[in-house]
Amino acid sequence: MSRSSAGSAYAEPVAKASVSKLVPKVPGVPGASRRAAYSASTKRALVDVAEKLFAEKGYAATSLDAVVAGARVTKGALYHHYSGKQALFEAVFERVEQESSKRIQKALRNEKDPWRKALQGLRSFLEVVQESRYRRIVIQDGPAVLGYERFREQEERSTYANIVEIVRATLAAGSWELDEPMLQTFSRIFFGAMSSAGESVATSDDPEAAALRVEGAIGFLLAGVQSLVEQGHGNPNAFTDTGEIALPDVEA
Amino acid sequence: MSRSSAGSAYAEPVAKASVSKLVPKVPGVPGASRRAAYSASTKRALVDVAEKLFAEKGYAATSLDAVVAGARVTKGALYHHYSGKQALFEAVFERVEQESSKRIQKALRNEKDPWRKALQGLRSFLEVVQESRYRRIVIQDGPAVLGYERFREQEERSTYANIVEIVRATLAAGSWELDEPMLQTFSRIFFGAMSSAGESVATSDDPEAAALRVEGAIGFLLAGVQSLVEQGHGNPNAFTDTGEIALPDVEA
DNA sequence: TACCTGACATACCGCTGGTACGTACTACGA
DNA sequence: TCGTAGTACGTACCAGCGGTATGTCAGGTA
Repeated sequence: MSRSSAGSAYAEPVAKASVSKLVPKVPGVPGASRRAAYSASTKRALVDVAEKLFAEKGYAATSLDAVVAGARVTKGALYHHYSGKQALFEAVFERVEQESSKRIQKALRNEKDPWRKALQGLRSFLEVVQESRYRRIVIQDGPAVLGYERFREQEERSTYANIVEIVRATLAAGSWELDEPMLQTFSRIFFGAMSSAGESVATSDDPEAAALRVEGAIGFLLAGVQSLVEQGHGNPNAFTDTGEIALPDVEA
Repeated sequence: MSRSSAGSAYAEPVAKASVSKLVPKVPGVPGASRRAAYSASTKRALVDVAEKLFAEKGYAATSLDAVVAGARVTKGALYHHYSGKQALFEAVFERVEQESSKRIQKALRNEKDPWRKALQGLRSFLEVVQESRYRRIVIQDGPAVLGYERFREQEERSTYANIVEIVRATLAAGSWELDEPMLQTFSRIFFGAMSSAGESVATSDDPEAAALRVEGAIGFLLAGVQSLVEQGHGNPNAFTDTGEIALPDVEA
Protein backbone atom coordinates (compact mmCIF):
# COMPACT_ATOMS: atom_id res chain seq x y z
CA MET A 1 0.00 0.00 0.00
CA SER A 2 0.91 3.64 -0.42
CA ARG A 3 3.40 2.50 -2.98
CA SER A 4 4.71 4.35 -6.02
CA SER A 5 3.11 7.71 -6.70
CA ALA A 6 -0.18 6.93 -5.01
CA GLY A 7 0.05 9.44 -2.16
CA SER A 8 1.75 12.69 -1.36
CA ALA A 9 5.44 12.60 -0.64
CA TYR A 10 4.77 14.29 2.67
CA ALA A 11 3.19 12.75 5.72
CA GLU A 12 -0.17 14.29 6.50
CA PRO A 13 -0.03 16.32 9.72
CA VAL A 14 -2.53 14.36 11.80
CA ALA A 15 -4.53 11.99 9.68
CA LYS A 16 -4.67 11.67 5.93
CA ALA A 17 -7.19 14.50 5.75
CA SER A 18 -7.69 14.44 2.02
CA VAL A 19 -6.09 17.37 0.24
CA SER A 20 -7.11 19.98 2.77
CA LYS A 21 -5.59 23.33 2.06
CA LEU A 22 -5.79 24.57 5.62
CA VAL A 23 -2.60 25.06 7.54
CA PRO A 24 -2.28 22.19 10.03
CA LYS A 25 -2.61 23.08 13.70
CA VAL A 26 0.85 22.06 14.63
CA PRO A 27 2.01 23.42 18.02
CA GLY A 28 5.27 24.85 16.76
CA VAL A 29 4.70 28.36 15.38
CA PRO A 30 1.07 28.37 14.24
CA GLY A 31 1.44 30.99 11.58
CA ALA A 32 4.47 29.48 9.95
CA SER A 33 4.61 28.27 6.42
CA ARG A 34 3.05 25.02 5.28
CA ARG A 35 6.38 23.32 4.86
CA ALA A 36 7.55 24.31 8.30
CA ALA A 37 4.28 23.02 9.69
CA TYR A 38 4.59 19.73 7.82
CA SER A 39 8.18 19.39 8.93
CA ALA A 40 7.35 20.08 12.57
CA SER A 41 4.48 17.64 12.40
CA THR A 42 6.71 14.93 11.01
CA LYS A 43 9.32 15.49 13.67
CA ARG A 44 6.67 15.40 16.34
CA ALA A 45 5.26 12.16 15.01
CA LEU A 46 8.71 10.60 14.99
CA VAL A 47 9.46 11.64 18.54
CA ASP A 48 6.01 10.55 19.71
CA VAL A 49 6.34 7.08 18.28
CA ALA A 50 9.96 6.76 19.32
CA GLU A 51 9.14 7.74 22.88
CA LYS A 52 6.42 5.12 23.04
CA LEU A 53 8.61 2.36 21.65
CA PHE A 54 11.70 3.32 23.64
CA ALA A 55 9.61 3.34 26.80
CA GLU A 56 7.98 0.01 26.06
CA LYS A 57 10.80 -2.06 24.62
CA GLY A 58 13.93 -0.13 25.42
CA TYR A 59 16.47 1.49 23.14
CA ALA A 60 18.24 -1.57 21.80
CA ALA A 61 15.10 -3.56 21.09
CA THR A 62 13.49 -0.70 19.19
CA SER A 63 14.24 -0.72 15.49
CA LEU A 64 14.13 2.39 13.36
CA ASP A 65 11.93 0.51 10.93
CA ALA A 66 9.32 0.19 13.65
CA VAL A 67 9.62 3.87 14.46
CA VAL A 68 9.21 5.11 10.91
CA ALA A 69 6.40 2.62 10.30
CA GLY A 70 4.58 3.91 13.35
CA ALA A 71 5.06 7.48 12.24
CA ARG A 72 3.97 6.55 8.70
CA VAL A 73 7.15 7.85 7.12
CA THR A 74 10.36 6.26 5.89
CA LYS A 75 13.94 6.27 7.02
CA GLY A 76 14.70 9.02 4.58
CA ALA A 77 12.52 11.35 6.61
CA LEU A 78 14.06 10.25 9.85
CA TYR A 79 17.60 10.78 8.68
CA HIS A 80 16.64 14.12 7.22
CA HIS A 81 15.62 15.41 10.65
CA TYR A 82 17.96 13.46 12.90
CA SER A 83 21.50 12.32 12.35
CA GLY A 84 20.73 8.82 13.58
CA LYS A 85 19.15 6.62 16.18
CA GLN A 86 21.10 8.15 19.02
CA ALA A 87 20.08 11.68 18.07
CA LEU A 88 16.45 10.61 17.95
CA PHE A 89 16.79 9.10 21.39
CA GLU A 90 18.34 12.31 22.64
CA ALA A 91 15.34 14.28 21.39
CA VAL A 92 13.02 11.89 23.20
CA PHE A 93 15.16 12.00 26.31
CA GLU A 94 15.18 15.77 26.31
CA ARG A 95 11.41 16.03 26.01
CA VAL A 96 10.74 13.52 28.76
CA GLU A 97 13.20 15.29 31.01
CA GLN A 98 11.73 18.71 30.37
CA GLU A 99 8.18 17.56 31.01
CA SER A 100 9.19 15.93 34.27
CA SER A 101 11.18 18.94 35.30
CA LYS A 102 8.23 21.22 34.67
CA ARG A 103 5.97 19.00 36.73
CA ILE A 104 8.35 19.25 39.64
CA GLN A 105 8.75 22.99 39.28
CA LYS A 106 5.00 23.40 39.21
CA ALA A 107 4.63 21.50 42.46
CA LEU A 108 7.36 23.61 43.99
CA ARG A 109 5.92 26.95 43.03
CA ASN A 110 3.44 27.18 45.89
CA GLU A 111 5.80 26.35 48.71
CA LYS A 112 7.79 29.15 50.30
CA ASP A 113 9.42 27.59 53.33
CA PRO A 114 12.61 25.89 52.10
CA TRP A 115 12.17 22.80 54.23
CA ARG A 116 8.65 22.23 53.07
CA LYS A 117 9.86 23.00 49.56
CA ALA A 118 12.43 20.27 49.87
CA LEU A 119 9.82 17.82 51.04
CA GLN A 120 7.46 18.77 48.25
CA GLY A 121 10.27 18.40 45.73
CA LEU A 122 10.99 14.96 47.04
CA ARG A 123 7.38 13.92 46.69
CA SER A 124 7.13 15.25 43.17
CA PHE A 125 10.28 13.45 42.20
CA LEU A 126 9.01 10.23 43.70
CA GLU A 127 5.89 10.60 41.60
CA VAL A 128 7.84 11.25 38.43
CA VAL A 129 10.17 8.33 38.93
CA GLN A 130 7.22 6.01 39.29
CA GLU A 131 6.42 6.47 35.63
CA SER A 132 7.94 3.57 33.74
CA ARG A 133 8.56 5.96 30.86
CA TYR A 134 10.90 8.11 32.91
CA ARG A 135 12.66 5.17 34.50
CA ARG A 136 13.27 3.35 31.26
CA ILE A 137 14.30 6.27 29.08
CA VAL A 138 16.05 8.58 31.50
CA ILE A 139 17.42 6.37 34.26
CA GLN A 140 17.94 3.01 32.61
CA ASP A 141 18.86 3.64 28.99
CA GLY A 142 19.93 7.26 29.29
CA PRO A 143 23.45 6.81 30.64
CA ALA A 144 24.25 3.85 28.42
CA VAL A 145 23.01 5.42 25.19
CA LEU A 146 24.14 9.01 25.63
CA GLY A 147 27.22 8.23 27.65
CA TYR A 148 27.63 9.62 31.11
CA GLU A 149 28.98 12.93 29.90
CA ARG A 150 26.04 13.90 27.75
CA PHE A 151 23.67 12.35 30.27
CA ARG A 152 25.04 14.68 32.88
CA GLU A 153 24.80 17.69 30.60
CA GLN A 154 21.15 17.02 29.96
CA GLU A 155 20.38 16.41 33.60
CA GLU A 156 22.12 19.60 34.64
CA ARG A 157 19.60 21.57 32.67
CA SER A 158 16.46 19.92 34.00
CA THR A 159 15.69 17.67 36.94
CA TYR A 160 19.03 18.00 38.62
CA ALA A 161 18.78 21.76 38.40
CA ASN A 162 15.69 21.57 40.58
CA ILE A 163 17.56 19.61 43.19
CA VAL A 164 20.38 22.11 43.23
CA GLU A 165 17.95 24.96 43.67
CA ILE A 166 16.22 23.20 46.55
CA VAL A 167 19.46 22.31 48.25
CA ARG A 168 20.72 25.83 47.83
CA ALA A 169 17.56 27.32 49.32
CA THR A 170 17.54 24.81 52.14
CA LEU A 171 21.13 25.30 53.10
CA ALA A 172 20.85 29.05 52.75
CA ALA A 173 18.02 28.91 55.25
CA GLY A 174 20.44 27.30 57.64
CA SER A 175 22.72 30.26 57.13
CA TRP A 176 25.72 28.11 56.41
CA GLU A 177 28.88 29.06 54.72
CA LEU A 178 28.93 26.70 51.75
CA ASP A 179 31.19 27.09 48.77
CA GLU A 180 29.93 26.13 45.36
CA PRO A 181 31.73 22.77 45.04
CA MET A 182 30.32 21.63 48.37
CA LEU A 183 26.86 22.65 47.27
CA GLN A 184 27.28 20.58 44.14
CA THR A 185 28.45 17.65 46.20
CA PHE A 186 25.42 17.80 48.46
CA SER A 187 23.16 18.10 45.45
CA ARG A 188 24.74 15.09 43.78
CA ILE A 189 24.34 13.05 46.92
CA PHE A 190 20.71 13.95 47.32
CA PHE A 191 20.04 13.41 43.66
CA GLY A 192 21.56 9.96 43.79
CA ALA A 193 19.73 9.12 46.97
CA MET A 194 16.42 10.19 45.51
CA SER A 195 16.98 8.42 42.22
CA SER A 196 17.80 5.17 43.93
CA ALA A 197 15.00 5.60 46.41
CA GLY A 198 12.60 6.41 43.61
CA GLU A 199 13.57 3.24 41.82
CA SER A 200 12.92 1.19 44.91
CA VAL A 201 9.57 2.90 45.29
CA ALA A 202 8.62 2.22 41.72
CA THR A 203 9.54 -1.46 41.83
CA SER A 204 8.03 -2.03 45.24
CA ASP A 205 5.02 -4.25 45.81
CA ASP A 206 3.38 -1.42 47.72
CA PRO A 207 4.62 1.82 46.17
CA GLU A 208 2.66 4.06 48.50
CA ALA A 209 4.06 2.51 51.63
CA ALA A 210 7.53 2.54 50.10
CA ALA A 211 7.15 6.21 49.25
CA LEU A 212 6.23 6.94 52.84
CA ARG A 213 9.28 5.10 54.07
CA VAL A 214 11.50 7.07 51.71
CA GLU A 215 9.98 10.31 52.86
CA GLY A 216 10.56 9.27 56.43
CA ALA A 217 14.15 8.27 55.84
CA ILE A 218 15.14 11.37 53.91
CA GLY A 219 13.14 13.51 56.26
CA PHE A 220 15.11 11.99 59.09
CA LEU A 221 18.36 12.88 57.38
CA LEU A 222 17.14 16.42 56.82
CA ALA A 223 16.11 16.66 60.43
CA GLY A 224 19.56 15.54 61.44
CA VAL A 225 21.09 18.29 59.34
CA GLN A 226 18.70 20.76 60.89
CA SER A 227 19.67 19.55 64.32
CA LEU A 228 23.34 20.06 63.60
CA VAL A 229 22.69 23.54 62.33
CA GLU A 230 20.92 24.44 65.52
CA GLN A 231 23.83 23.17 67.52
CA GLY A 232 26.19 25.36 65.63
CA HIS A 233 27.96 22.64 63.64
CA GLY A 234 26.77 24.47 60.60
CA ASN A 235 29.79 24.08 58.38
CA PRO A 236 30.21 20.80 56.53
CA ASN A 237 33.51 22.01 55.14
CA ALA A 238 34.96 21.63 58.60
CA PHE A 239 34.58 17.92 58.19
CA THR A 240 36.82 17.83 55.18
CA ASP A 241 39.46 20.38 56.04
CA THR A 242 41.26 17.95 58.27
CA GLY A 243 41.05 15.21 55.71
CA GLU A 244 39.47 13.14 58.40
CA ILE A 245 35.85 13.12 59.39
CA ALA A 246 35.47 14.09 63.00
CA LEU A 247 32.25 12.52 64.04
CA PRO A 248 30.97 14.19 67.19
CA ASP A 249 31.90 12.19 70.25
CA VAL A 250 30.87 8.66 69.42
CA GLU A 251 31.11 5.49 71.49
CA ALA A 252 31.82 7.53 74.57
CA MET B 1 45.90 -18.28 9.01
CA SER B 2 45.11 -21.27 11.15
CA ARG B 3 42.67 -22.30 8.47
CA SER B 4 41.58 -25.78 7.54
CA SER B 5 43.07 -28.63 9.56
CA ALA B 6 46.29 -26.86 10.41
CA GLY B 7 45.79 -26.69 14.19
CA SER B 8 43.95 -28.50 16.91
CA ALA B 9 40.25 -27.99 17.21
CA TYR B 10 40.73 -26.80 20.79
CA ALA B 11 42.21 -23.51 21.86
CA GLU B 12 45.53 -23.93 23.61
CA PRO B 13 45.28 -23.02 27.29
CA VAL B 14 47.79 -20.19 27.41
CA ALA B 15 50.00 -20.15 24.35
CA LYS B 16 50.19 -22.61 21.51
CA ALA B 17 52.52 -24.87 23.51
CA SER B 18 53.13 -27.43 20.81
CA VAL B 19 51.52 -30.78 21.52
CA SER B 20 52.39 -30.85 25.20
CA LYS B 21 50.77 -33.71 27.03
CA LEU B 22 50.85 -32.00 30.42
CA VAL B 23 47.61 -30.89 32.01
CA PRO B 24 47.40 -27.08 31.71
CA LYS B 25 47.62 -25.07 34.91
CA VAL B 26 44.17 -23.63 34.74
CA PRO B 27 42.89 -22.19 38.05
CA GLY B 28 39.62 -24.06 37.99
CA VAL B 29 40.04 -27.50 39.58
CA PRO B 30 43.69 -28.40 38.97
CA GLY B 31 43.28 -32.14 39.02
CA ALA B 32 40.34 -32.27 36.63
CA SER B 33 40.39 -33.93 33.27
CA ARG B 34 42.10 -32.42 30.28
CA ARG B 35 38.84 -31.53 28.60
CA ALA B 36 37.51 -29.76 31.69
CA ALA B 37 40.77 -27.85 31.96
CA TYR B 38 40.64 -26.80 28.32
CA SER B 39 37.05 -25.78 28.73
CA ALA B 40 37.74 -23.68 31.82
CA SER B 41 40.68 -22.05 30.10
CA THR B 42 38.57 -21.15 27.10
CA LYS B 43 35.84 -19.66 29.24
CA ARG B 44 38.38 -17.65 31.17
CA ALA B 45 39.96 -16.34 28.00
CA LEU B 46 36.55 -15.31 26.69
CA VAL B 47 35.63 -13.47 29.88
CA ASP B 48 39.04 -11.83 30.08
CA VAL B 49 38.88 -10.44 26.58
CA ALA B 50 35.23 -9.52 26.89
CA GLU B 51 35.85 -7.62 30.10
CA LYS B 52 38.64 -5.67 28.49
CA LEU B 53 36.58 -4.74 25.43
CA PHE B 54 33.38 -4.02 27.33
CA ALA B 55 35.32 -1.76 29.65
CA GLU B 56 37.08 0.06 26.82
CA LYS B 57 34.39 0.43 24.19
CA GLY B 58 31.18 -0.39 26.00
CA TYR B 59 28.70 -3.17 25.43
CA ALA B 60 27.05 -2.01 22.23
CA ALA B 61 30.28 -1.12 20.46
CA THR B 62 31.90 -4.45 21.27
CA SER B 63 31.31 -7.10 18.62
CA LEU B 64 31.42 -10.79 19.37
CA ASP B 65 33.78 -11.22 16.46
CA ALA B 66 36.27 -9.00 18.25
CA VAL B 67 35.86 -10.99 21.44
CA VAL B 68 36.38 -14.39 19.87
CA ALA B 69 39.26 -13.06 17.82
CA GLY B 70 40.92 -11.74 20.96
CA ALA B 71 40.41 -15.06 22.72
CA ARG B 72 41.66 -16.92 19.64
CA VAL B 73 38.52 -19.00 19.31
CA THR B 74 35.41 -18.83 17.16
CA LYS B 75 31.79 -18.03 17.75
CA GLY B 76 31.07 -21.71 18.00
CA ALA B 77 33.09 -21.87 21.20
CA LEU B 78 31.44 -18.77 22.59
CA TYR B 79 27.94 -20.03 21.98
CA HIS B 80 28.87 -23.41 23.39
CA HIS B 81 29.71 -21.84 26.75
CA TYR B 82 27.32 -18.89 26.81
CA SER B 83 23.85 -18.51 25.44
CA GLY B 84 24.66 -15.19 23.82
CA LYS B 85 26.19 -11.76 24.13
CA GLN B 86 24.07 -10.83 27.11
CA ALA B 87 25.02 -13.97 29.03
CA LEU B 88 28.69 -13.26 28.36
CA PHE B 89 28.23 -9.75 29.66
CA GLU B 90 26.55 -11.11 32.75
CA ALA B 91 29.54 -13.34 33.43
CA VAL B 92 31.84 -10.35 33.12
CA PHE B 93 29.56 -8.21 35.25
CA GLU B 94 29.44 -10.84 37.95
CA ARG B 95 33.21 -11.18 38.13
CA VAL B 96 33.83 -7.43 38.28
CA GLU B 97 31.21 -7.08 40.98
CA GLN B 98 32.63 -9.90 43.07
CA GLU B 99 36.16 -8.57 42.87
CA SER B 100 35.05 -5.12 43.92
CA SER B 101 32.91 -6.50 46.69
CA LYS B 102 35.82 -8.49 48.07
CA ARG B 103 38.02 -5.41 48.02
CA ILE B 104 35.50 -3.52 50.09
CA GLN B 105 35.03 -6.39 52.50
CA LYS B 106 38.75 -6.67 52.95
CA ALA B 107 39.03 -3.00 53.88
CA LEU B 108 36.15 -3.40 56.30
CA ARG B 109 37.56 -6.37 58.11
CA ASN B 110 39.87 -4.44 60.38
CA GLU B 111 37.41 -1.85 61.62
CA LYS B 112 35.30 -2.68 64.64
CA ASP B 113 33.54 0.55 65.52
CA PRO B 114 30.46 0.78 63.28
CA TRP B 115 30.86 4.47 62.55
CA ARG B 116 34.45 4.11 61.50
CA LYS B 117 33.40 1.02 59.58
CA ALA B 118 30.86 3.06 57.68
CA LEU B 119 33.47 5.66 56.86
CA GLN B 120 35.95 3.03 55.75
CA GLY B 121 33.29 1.41 53.60
CA LEU B 122 32.56 4.73 51.99
CA ARG B 123 36.22 5.27 51.20
CA SER B 124 36.62 1.81 49.72
CA PHE B 125 33.58 2.29 47.57
CA LEU B 126 34.84 5.64 46.37
CA GLU B 127 38.06 3.95 45.37
CA VAL B 128 36.28 1.18 43.53
CA VAL B 129 34.02 3.51 41.64
CA GLN B 130 37.00 5.44 40.38
CA GLU B 131 37.99 2.51 38.21
CA SER B 132 36.65 3.13 34.73
CA ARG B 133 36.12 -0.61 34.41
CA TYR B 134 33.62 -0.68 37.26
CA ARG B 135 31.88 2.48 36.14
CA ARG B 136 31.45 1.41 32.57
CA ILE B 137 30.46 -2.21 33.10
CA VAL B 138 28.53 -2.08 36.35
CA ILE B 139 27.09 1.41 36.61
CA GLN B 140 26.74 2.54 33.04
CA ASP B 141 25.97 -0.51 30.93
CA GLY B 142 24.79 -2.83 33.69
CA PRO B 143 21.24 -1.58 34.12
CA ALA B 144 20.59 -1.13 30.42
CA VAL B 145 21.94 -4.53 29.37
CA LEU B 146 20.70 -6.73 32.18
CA GLY B 147 17.56 -4.78 32.88
CA TYR B 148 16.97 -3.25 36.24
CA GLU B 149 15.57 -6.44 37.73
CA ARG B 150 18.58 -8.63 37.06
CA PHE B 151 20.87 -5.71 37.81
CA ARG B 152 19.32 -5.47 41.24
CA GLU B 153 19.57 -9.20 41.83
CA GLN B 154 23.27 -9.13 41.07
CA GLU B 155 23.89 -6.10 43.23
CA GLU B 156 22.00 -7.59 46.15
CA ARG B 157 24.57 -10.34 46.33
CA SER B 158 27.68 -8.18 46.25
CA THR B 159 28.32 -4.48 46.73
CA TYR B 160 24.88 -3.59 47.98
CA ALA B 161 25.07 -6.38 50.52
CA ASN B 162 28.05 -4.62 52.06
CA ILE B 163 26.08 -1.42 52.38
CA VAL B 164 23.20 -3.19 54.07
CA GLU B 165 25.56 -4.79 56.54
CA ILE B 166 27.19 -1.47 57.36
CA VAL B 167 23.88 0.32 57.74
CA ARG B 168 22.58 -2.47 59.93
CA ALA B 169 25.61 -2.33 62.18
CA THR B 170 25.57 1.46 62.32
CA LEU B 171 21.92 1.74 63.16
CA ALA B 172 22.14 -1.10 65.66
CA ALA B 173 24.88 0.85 67.42
CA GLY B 174 22.43 3.71 67.76
CA SER B 175 20.07 1.28 69.45
CA TRP B 176 17.16 2.21 67.24
CA GLU B 177 14.06 0.26 66.67
CA LEU B 178 14.18 -0.27 62.91
CA ASP B 179 12.06 -2.76 61.06
CA GLU B 180 13.47 -4.58 58.07
CA PRO B 181 11.76 -2.52 55.33
CA MET B 182 13.05 0.71 56.84
CA LEU B 183 16.52 -0.75 56.99
CA GLN B 184 16.28 -1.59 53.31
CA THR B 185 15.09 1.92 52.56
CA PHE B 186 18.01 3.49 54.37
CA SER B 187 20.41 1.15 52.63
CA ARG B 188 18.97 1.99 49.23
CA ILE B 189 19.27 5.68 49.93
CA PHE B 190 22.86 5.43 51.02
CA PHE B 191 23.71 3.16 48.15
CA GLY B 192 22.24 5.61 45.68
CA ALA B 193 23.95 8.53 47.34
CA MET B 194 27.29 6.80 47.26
CA SER B 195 26.94 5.63 43.68
CA SER B 196 26.10 9.09 42.48
CA ALA B 197 28.78 10.63 44.64
CA GLY B 198 31.29 8.11 43.38
CA GLU B 199 30.46 9.01 39.82
CA SER B 200 30.99 12.67 40.50
CA VAL B 201 34.29 11.84 42.15
CA ALA B 202 35.44 9.75 39.23
CA THR B 203 34.58 12.37 36.61
CA SER B 204 35.91 15.26 38.62
CA ASP B 205 38.93 17.28 37.57
CA ASP B 206 40.42 16.73 41.00
CA PRO B 207 39.21 13.33 42.21
CA GLU B 208 41.02 13.50 45.52
CA ALA B 209 39.48 16.82 46.49
CA ALA B 210 36.09 15.60 45.31
CA ALA B 211 36.45 12.45 47.39
CA LEU B 212 37.18 14.56 50.43
CA ARG B 213 34.10 16.66 49.80
CA VAL B 214 31.96 13.55 49.50
CA GLU B 215 33.37 12.17 52.71
CA GLY B 216 32.64 15.47 54.38
CA ALA B 217 29.10 15.66 53.09
CA ILE B 218 28.14 12.10 53.97
CA GLY B 219 29.99 12.39 57.24
CA PHE B 220 27.91 15.45 57.95
CA LEU B 221 24.72 13.51 57.29
CA LEU B 222 25.91 10.70 59.54
CA ALA B 223 26.76 13.20 62.24
CA GLY B 224 23.27 14.60 61.93
CA VAL B 225 21.80 11.16 62.42
CA GLN B 226 24.07 10.66 65.39
CA SER B 227 22.93 13.97 66.82
CA LEU B 228 19.29 13.00 66.53
CA VAL B 229 19.96 9.69 68.19
CA GLU B 230 21.54 11.44 71.13
CA GLN B 231 18.55 13.73 71.42
CA GLY B 232 16.24 10.78 71.61
CA HIS B 233 14.66 11.13 68.18
CA GLY B 234 15.96 7.69 67.51
CA ASN B 235 13.05 6.29 65.56
CA PRO B 236 12.77 7.20 61.90
CA ASN B 237 9.53 5.29 61.72
CA ALA B 238 7.93 8.04 63.72
CA PHE B 239 8.40 10.32 60.76
CA THR B 240 6.31 8.14 58.55
CA ASP B 241 3.59 6.97 60.89
CA THR B 242 1.74 10.22 60.59
CA GLY B 243 2.12 10.27 56.86
CA GLU B 244 3.62 13.68 57.30
CA ILE B 245 7.17 14.48 58.13
CA ALA B 246 7.35 16.45 61.32
CA LEU B 247 10.54 18.38 61.04
CA PRO B 248 11.67 19.61 64.43
CA ASP B 249 10.62 23.21 64.99
CA VAL B 250 11.78 25.07 61.94
CA GLU B 251 11.48 28.72 61.02
CA ALA B 252 10.60 29.61 64.61
C1' DT C 1 39.53 -51.02 19.54
C1' DA C 2 35.22 -49.16 19.06
C1' DC C 3 32.11 -45.93 20.37
C1' DC C 4 30.17 -41.82 22.37
C1' DT C 5 30.05 -37.27 23.96
C1' DG C 6 31.78 -32.78 24.67
C1' DA C 7 34.24 -28.88 22.65
C1' DC C 8 34.79 -26.60 19.45
C1' DA C 9 35.18 -24.69 13.87
C1' DT C 10 32.78 -23.31 9.60
C1' DA C 11 29.35 -21.48 6.84
C1' DC C 12 25.40 -19.26 6.64
C1' DC C 13 21.05 -16.32 7.64
C1' DG C 14 18.00 -12.42 8.83
C1' DC C 15 17.87 -8.15 10.65
C1' DT C 16 19.47 -3.54 11.68
C1' DG C 17 21.52 1.05 11.34
C1' DG C 18 23.18 3.86 7.96
C1' DT C 19 23.89 5.86 3.08
C1' DA C 20 23.31 7.39 -1.79
C1' DC C 21 20.37 9.00 -4.75
C1' DG C 22 16.05 9.98 -6.95
C1' DT C 23 11.69 12.77 -6.67
C1' DA C 24 7.63 15.49 -5.42
C1' DC C 25 6.10 19.59 -3.33
C1' DT C 26 6.49 24.40 -1.81
C1' DA C 27 7.98 29.04 -1.38
C1' DC C 28 9.63 32.80 -4.04
C1' DG C 29 11.11 35.97 -7.51
C1' DA C 30 10.22 38.06 -12.12
C1' DT D 1 1.96 32.61 -14.20
C1' DC D 2 5.81 30.46 -14.72
C1' DG D 3 10.18 28.84 -14.02
C1' DT D 4 13.39 27.54 -10.31
C1' DA D 5 15.82 26.46 -6.33
C1' DG D 6 15.76 23.99 -2.25
C1' DT D 7 13.51 21.48 1.22
C1' DA D 8 11.41 17.24 2.64
C1' DC D 9 10.98 13.42 1.99
C1' DG D 10 10.76 8.10 -0.56
C1' DT D 11 13.43 4.08 -2.56
C1' DA D 12 17.02 0.92 -3.04
C1' DC D 13 20.84 -0.78 -1.25
C1' DC D 14 24.88 -2.19 1.71
C1' DA D 15 28.07 -3.70 5.51
C1' DG D 16 28.15 -5.54 9.84
C1' DC D 17 26.05 -7.65 13.58
C1' DG D 18 24.04 -11.38 16.68
C1' DG D 19 22.55 -15.82 16.24
C1' DT D 20 22.04 -20.75 14.28
C1' DA D 21 22.75 -25.23 11.99
C1' DT D 22 25.85 -28.51 11.13
C1' DG D 23 30.28 -30.66 10.47
C1' DT D 24 34.52 -32.47 12.87
C1' DC D 25 37.88 -34.17 15.90
C1' DA D 26 40.07 -34.91 20.47
C1' DG D 27 39.13 -37.32 25.06
C1' DG D 28 37.00 -40.12 27.98
C1' DT D 29 34.95 -44.83 28.55
C1' DA D 30 34.32 -49.83 28.37
